[in-house]
Amino acid sequence: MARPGAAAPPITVRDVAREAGVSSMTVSRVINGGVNVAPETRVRVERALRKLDYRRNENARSIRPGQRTGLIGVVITNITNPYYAQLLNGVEDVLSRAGRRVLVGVSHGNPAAEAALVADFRGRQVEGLVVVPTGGVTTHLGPRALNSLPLVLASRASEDVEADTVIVDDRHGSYEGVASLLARGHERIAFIGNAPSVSTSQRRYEGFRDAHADAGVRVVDELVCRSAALKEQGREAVSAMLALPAAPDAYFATNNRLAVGALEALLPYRQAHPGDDPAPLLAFDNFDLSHLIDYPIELIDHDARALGREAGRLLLTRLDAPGDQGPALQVTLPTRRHAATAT
Amino acid sequence: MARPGAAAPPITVRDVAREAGVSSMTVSRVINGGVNVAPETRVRVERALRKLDYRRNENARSIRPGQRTGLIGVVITNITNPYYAQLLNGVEDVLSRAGRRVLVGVSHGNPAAEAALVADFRGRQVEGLVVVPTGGVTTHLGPRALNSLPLVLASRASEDVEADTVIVDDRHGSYEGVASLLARGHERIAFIGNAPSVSTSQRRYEGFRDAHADAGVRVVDELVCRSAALKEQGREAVSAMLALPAAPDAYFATNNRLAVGALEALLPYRQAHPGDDPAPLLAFDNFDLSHLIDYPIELIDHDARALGREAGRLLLTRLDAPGDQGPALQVTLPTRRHAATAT
DNA sequence: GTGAAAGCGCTAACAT
DNA sequence: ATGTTAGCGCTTTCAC
Repeated sequence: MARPGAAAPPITVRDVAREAGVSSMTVSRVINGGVNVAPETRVRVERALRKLDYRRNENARSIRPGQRTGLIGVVITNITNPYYAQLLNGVEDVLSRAGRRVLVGVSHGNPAAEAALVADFRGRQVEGLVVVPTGGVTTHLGPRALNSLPLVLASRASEDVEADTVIVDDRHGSYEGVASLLARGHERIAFIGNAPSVSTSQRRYEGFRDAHADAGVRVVDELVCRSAALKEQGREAVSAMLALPAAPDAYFATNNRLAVGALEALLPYRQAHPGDDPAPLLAFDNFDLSHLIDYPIELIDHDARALGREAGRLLLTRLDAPGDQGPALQVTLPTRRHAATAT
Repeated sequence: MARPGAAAPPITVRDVAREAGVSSMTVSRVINGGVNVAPETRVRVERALRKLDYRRNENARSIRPGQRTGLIGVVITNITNPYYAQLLNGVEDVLSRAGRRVLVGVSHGNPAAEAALVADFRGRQVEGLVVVPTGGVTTHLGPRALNSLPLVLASRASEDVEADTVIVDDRHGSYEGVASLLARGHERIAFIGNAPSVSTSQRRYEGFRDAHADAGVRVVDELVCRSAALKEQGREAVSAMLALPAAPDAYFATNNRLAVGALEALLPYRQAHPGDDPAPLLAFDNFDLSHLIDYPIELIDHDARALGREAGRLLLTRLDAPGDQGPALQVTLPTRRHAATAT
């Protein structure tokens, strides 16, 4: 009897072979479907497998060229944001149904961390990658580095990376939302957004700008903030605008974090000025409980889980057609505009 | 020139050795820190490594006994719930700092799926597991199945699994919260909870019950719902109670999903009855934006990320002391009671 | 239907 | 300081 503490050495095919009185090759055959094995032998082997509680070493199996690992590396910027959690959920769902397993890495928006994760994943022989690109240096995603390892970019695009990409229709979504505000007479619409280097934020700004142009309304420069990354910065920006001689008559927050930050400034202001008509908040991305908040919120909603699922599907398509190097696909998912009301 | 589409065969130590004019062993030595390698040789090898863009095959390296894979399997029930997303974030954070990588699996609360994930992870030679147990059959987490593979249970305990466990102080947290309601004169407190088989829910019920007993107040049976798993079921339960001849004078929702469900019933009711004093909602777990909702909410808050971090730390401790089979540790994290107000 | 041999990429142990 | 050998667990190839 082994001491309870000591890990018993793992059971190998050879152990099973000995137990069943066959060669390891026959055991391997049984494990892999049992073609060309006599029914009776097969039963003996299966019994031995169960008796010894054999578990195949997947890593050993996969060192042989041409053997798949079933591993997919997924790099996201931040699990904590429900948006990316949903995205990951969608990717995981599609891939696990296809018998793949997900290695997750969190880049925290840092290009170097992203590169390190990709390198690590490659060393672990992933079959493919899904990456939410940070937007910095991208050599680690270039063809030379990847050596035709399938790659899908999710949620954000990258100019200098040629890979299948799934994004939402940022420009059109924000165009429609802002156009609707303008059509209802709003003329001082605040823009609370991320830095232009974030591709989604840039496209959302373009929609904002173009809607103004088409409506013949000038964008009010002092109401444009393009440097808010954190919720708190969104709150500060809105607070500052509320203190202006002429406050905005509507707000456009380009993501869920910034929308929450904006609300943290707008709700107390509204309490303090109960008479005024509140300036509506247009928000890109949905956020939990938006329907329970007592403020006029309009959403440019989209489905992060669907985006993740689509990314997973694109990757699986590449995996199923190895060698075939079709052009990079670009999938744009629609947004849906609606008021924040209970489901 | 290879066709652009065809994946070039991966570079191996032998390729590098040939390029540098040394043996593969010398290459291996350089890769692993370069002890006992002449500086000049080392430079030659390093140049070859870079030139060929060599990447070590981690799987091949780790099939050798005693070599670590650096892989940790994490099984959670639902990434979509921000609570578990935070938990995963904590685990990932601690483990990645320790040079480990995380394989995620989602059990969807299904014991069979959990078992399958654990089996798969073991086959991939994970060094340890962090599991949020579903609460069903647990043989796959027993000592025989695990063969002293380190395991940490997170968020939920399991009677029949002896493993390090991190949970929050459910009983005490709900006791304090409910006791406070009772002390303020509430005597018809509704309980909206999950099935008793969910260990956290059971302990939260015990706190509720004991607080009543100690205050000399009878639990009102018709206000106790112990079968709500989904948000919608929480909403239905509260709706039904609001229709009673004597509605509750306070509500206790035992998790974030159920609290949101409860609010979906409570907020419209309050709109319809503006005169009444709203019955406060006591909620276990925090939830996003609770501070922005216009309803009296009291939280029994705890830090899912800290819980995940603690789980990761416990696992690393076991990994650092192989062979040492100390008794299973049980870490209980405190809760914090506060009103839902902006940070 | 079964087995023996060889080798995947890497490194520990043992030369030299 | 460097190379040779051997073998990790598995499966492909080829022989019987």
